[in-house]
Amino acid sequence: MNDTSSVSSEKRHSVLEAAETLGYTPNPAALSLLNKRTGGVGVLLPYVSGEFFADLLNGLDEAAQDNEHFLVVSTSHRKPKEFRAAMQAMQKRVDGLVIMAPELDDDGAQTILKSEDHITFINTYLDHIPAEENSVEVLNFDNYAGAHALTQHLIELGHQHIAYITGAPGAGDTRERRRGYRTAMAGVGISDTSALEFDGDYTQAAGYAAAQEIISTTPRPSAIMAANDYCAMGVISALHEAGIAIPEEMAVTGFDGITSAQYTLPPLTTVQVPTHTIGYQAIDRLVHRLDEYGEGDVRHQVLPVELIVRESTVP
Amino acid sequence: MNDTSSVSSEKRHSVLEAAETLGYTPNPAALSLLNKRTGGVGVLLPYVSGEFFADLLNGLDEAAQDNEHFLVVSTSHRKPKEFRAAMQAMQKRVDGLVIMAPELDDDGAQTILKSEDHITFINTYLDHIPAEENSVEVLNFDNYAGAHALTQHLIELGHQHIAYITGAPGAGDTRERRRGYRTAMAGVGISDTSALEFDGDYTQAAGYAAAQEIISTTPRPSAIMAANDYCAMGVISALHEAGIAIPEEMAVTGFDGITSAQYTLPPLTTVQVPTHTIGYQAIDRLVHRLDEYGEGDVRHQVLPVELIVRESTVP
DNA sequence: CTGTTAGCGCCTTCAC
DNA sequence: GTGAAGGCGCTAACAG
Repeated sequence: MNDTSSVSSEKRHSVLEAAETLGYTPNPAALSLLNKRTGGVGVLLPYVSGEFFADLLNGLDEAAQDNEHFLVVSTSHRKPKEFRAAMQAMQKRVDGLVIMAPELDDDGAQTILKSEDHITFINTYLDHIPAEENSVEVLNFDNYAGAHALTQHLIELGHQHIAYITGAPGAGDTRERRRGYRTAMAGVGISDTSALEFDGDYTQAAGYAAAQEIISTTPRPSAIMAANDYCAMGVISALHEAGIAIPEEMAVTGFDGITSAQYTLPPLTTVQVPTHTIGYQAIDRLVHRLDEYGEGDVRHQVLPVELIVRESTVP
Repeated sequence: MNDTSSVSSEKRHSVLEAAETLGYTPNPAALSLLNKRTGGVGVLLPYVSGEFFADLLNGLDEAAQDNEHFLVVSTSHRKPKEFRAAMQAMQKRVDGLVIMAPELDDDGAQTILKSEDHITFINTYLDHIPAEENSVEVLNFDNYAGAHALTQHLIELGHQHIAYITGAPGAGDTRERRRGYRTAMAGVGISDTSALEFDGDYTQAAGYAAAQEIISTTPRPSAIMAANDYCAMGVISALHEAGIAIPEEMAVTGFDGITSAQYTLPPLTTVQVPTHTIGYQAIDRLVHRLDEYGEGDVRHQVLPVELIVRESTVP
C-alpha cells in the first residue's frame, strides 16, 4: 500500500522496511498495465554524431532523471518507413515522445500527429500543425537569427564575397540558416547568392571537399561560412593544406559552438546554440504536460542563440 | 493468435489483415507480464561526451535494431549510489544490461553481480568475477597494447623524454594505458617515469592545462602522449599558443581515433579503437545470450586496436 | 482499520 | 477446429 488506504503507520513502516531489506520493487509492467503510464519517454533522433548529440543527450538524460523518467532512445531514422516503425515500437512503451526530425516533411508530420501521443519536437520545422489533434510542442534553435548575425558580422568586417556551405540537404535547419545568410546578403545588395553557395552537410569531410572547390573559384571569396563547426574543421584543414592563411587570406565561421570549436587553429568564430538546454527543456516540458494539462496545446518556442567572435575573422 | 493454435488459415489471414488496418499492436506491458521478457536492453554509461560516445551509441543502436530490441539509456552515474539507483530502475524494465563503468571498483562490481541479470560490461576492468553468479561478459579495448605501441613508436623515432598525460583518475582504462606506457619506457631502461607523468583527463581543457605545465619543465620533453584525442587537441592548442612547432619541436599523440583527429593541425598520430564495434557486439552478444544459453557463462574478450601514424611525429 | 475481489491486455491450457 | 477460463503482478474499490 502506498499512501491511499488507511493503514496503521506502524504496520506500514514495517512493510516498507521489509521491502527495503528484500530489495522489492513493484513490477513496472504490472504498474503500467494498471496506470496506463510507463514512466518512460521516447527519444527519436535522425542519427547520432559528434559533440552536438552528446550534449543533447546529456540534457535529455538530466531532465529525465530529474523527473524520474527513463529514456528510450532510437536513432538512424532518416527514412520515413524506419521512422514510422520506430514510433510504432515506442508507442505503448512510453508516455511521450521527443522527436528531432529536421528532414521531416509536412506529409510525414501529419502521419505522426495522427497518433494520439504527447510529443515535443526539437529542431524540426513543421508548417501545418492542426491545433486540436493532440498535445504537441515545438522547440527550435533560432537558426535564422544565428546565420544572419554571423553574415552580418562578416559584412561589417568588410567582407562581401562570402561563400556559404549548406547543411544536410532537405533539413529544416539547413533551410533556416541559409535563409539567414541570404537575407543578410540581400541587405547589402547581393540578392543572387547562387554562385556563392556550395553543397555540403554537417561533417568535416563535406567541409574539406567544399573548401577545395571554393578556393579554386575566381574571384576567390574572402570568407567561408561553414554549415556547422565540424564542417568548418574540414574547411580549416583544406585551407591549411593549400597554404591559405586564416584569417588573413580567408575568414572561416562555424555553427553550433561545440567545445572543439575553441581548439581549432585559429579558434573558430561561431554561433552558440543551447544544445543541452533544448534537450533538458524538451523532456521537462513534456513530462509536465503529461501531468498537468490535457490534450490540445500546441506551441512553438524558439530558443535564442549567441554569436561568439573568436580570432578567425579579419579585423 | 500468432502461430500456435490451429486455426484455419483463412480466418487467420483476415484477422491479420484487420490488425494491419486498425494499426493494432499487442500491448508490450501485458506481453512482458506474460513472457517475462520486455524486449529491451538497458545501457548504463558513466557520462556522454564527444565523438567517442556518439560512435558507441551508434553501434549499440544498430545492434538493438538488428535484434529488434529497444534501448533504455541512462548516464551520469559516476557515483555508486546513483549507479545503483539506475540499475534498480532498469532491472525489471529490460532483459539485460550493457554497462560501461571504467571507474567501477571491485566492491561495486560485487554488488552489481548480486542482481541476477544478464550483463555485458564494456571498457570496464573487473578483477574478481564469480563465475557462477549469473550471465556475464566483459568486452574491453586493448588499451594496454595501444599505449604500448604508441610509446614504442615514439621510442623508435628516437624519443626518450616522453611526457604522459593520464586519463580520468580511478578509471581502469587509464590504468591500462599508463601501464602500456610504463612498460614500453621500462623496456628502454626508463623505469621511473614519475617526473614524466602529468595528471589529466579526457577533455581538451585538461590537455591544454597539462601541456602548459609540461613545456615549462626542464629539461623539456620532446614528445607528449595525451590521454586521448580530445586531450591531444588541448595540447596542440597550448603548443600553438606558445609558438612550439609540431612535430619539429614537440611530438604529440592521442588515443581513440575519433574523426576529428584527422583534422587537427597537423593530423594526429593516434590509436584507433573499435568504438562502434564494441557497442554493436555488446548488444548483439547479450541478446543472443538471452535466447540461447542459460546462466553462468563469464567471458572476457579483448578487442584489438590499431596504431595510426599521421604526420605529427618527427621522422 | 483490515481482508477480499475484480480486472488492466494478453496468451496458453484445457474442455468442447 | 473453436470457445472459455486461468493467471502474469499489482492496486482500486469494495465489503467486512
